[in-house]
Amino acid sequence: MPELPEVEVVRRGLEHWVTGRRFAAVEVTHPRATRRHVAGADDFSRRLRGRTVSGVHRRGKYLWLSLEGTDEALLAHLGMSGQLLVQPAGSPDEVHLRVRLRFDDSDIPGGTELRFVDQRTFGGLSLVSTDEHGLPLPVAHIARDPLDEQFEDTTFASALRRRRTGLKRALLDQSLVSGIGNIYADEALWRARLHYARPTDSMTRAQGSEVIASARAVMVEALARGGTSFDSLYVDVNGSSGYFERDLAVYGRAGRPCLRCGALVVREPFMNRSSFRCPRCQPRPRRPRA
DNA sequence: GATCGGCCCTGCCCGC
DNA sequence: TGCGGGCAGGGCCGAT
Repeated sequence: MPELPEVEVVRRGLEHWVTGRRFAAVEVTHPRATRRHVAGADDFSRRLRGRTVSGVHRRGKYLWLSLEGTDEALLAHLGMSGQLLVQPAGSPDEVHLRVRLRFDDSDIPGGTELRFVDQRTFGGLSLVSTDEHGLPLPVAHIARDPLDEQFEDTTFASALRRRRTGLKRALLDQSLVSGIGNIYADEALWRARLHYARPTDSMTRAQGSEVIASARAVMVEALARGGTSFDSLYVDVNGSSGYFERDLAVYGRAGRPCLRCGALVVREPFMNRSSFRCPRCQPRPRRPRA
């Protein structure tokens, strides 16, 4: 599924391909894709028409296109299986095409259109108001992500210690830090040698800083490997092809040796999903807190 | 207010 | 071969 590094790759691609272009026609082919646009799909299409993209931005896994001369933005979340594709206008529809966005130059020879494709429909698009900083209102309450220049590790470490919950649960809490999903949480915990149920209020500031630095390091490495050429036409996210998969240390590696100590990686149920850890490097705390 | 559990949705994969 | 069930997951909402 698209994680923060993949969303950043999409952002860069979109910046190259859609900035400065004006929407001419928007077709919603599956209503669930615009369910967060409360006024409905027709309103979404009508209000987007004639707007010009002035920039492409990201916070955590949220992506948005700012619109010239307005205090509104086209907000996108890719969910588990969403893709934003820049495709030749008139090329065959994808099986799971949910929204087609045509520009006023899509009809010229070699012209392209933007498509939102989403198999599992966890993602979606909406047209939303922005605050005085240009931040979409639904994103305003979300914390900065570890790749944000203004993210402060020491502030995070202090906030973490004030929480009374388990460490992984805190890492997945978007109001504390955004952009960390199940995979990167497990990888960061492994690097920091910490258990997912470690009570946050028992952690030292150094441990808090280390776990967030680890999360950032994994993401930066993934981004470096995924930073493909943005001159290519397709602004693609494909979870199944996962360029970073072969480099994961614990996620999805149950029963295989820990890359650090050789103990067999275990998989445990956690929050209706799975957690992977090394039982030797990341021992269970005396008083775990899920 | 903070924390936590359940649900949404669809395709793939495995076991019977 | 066909079918049913489990699994994947971020964000939202309601319960505690």
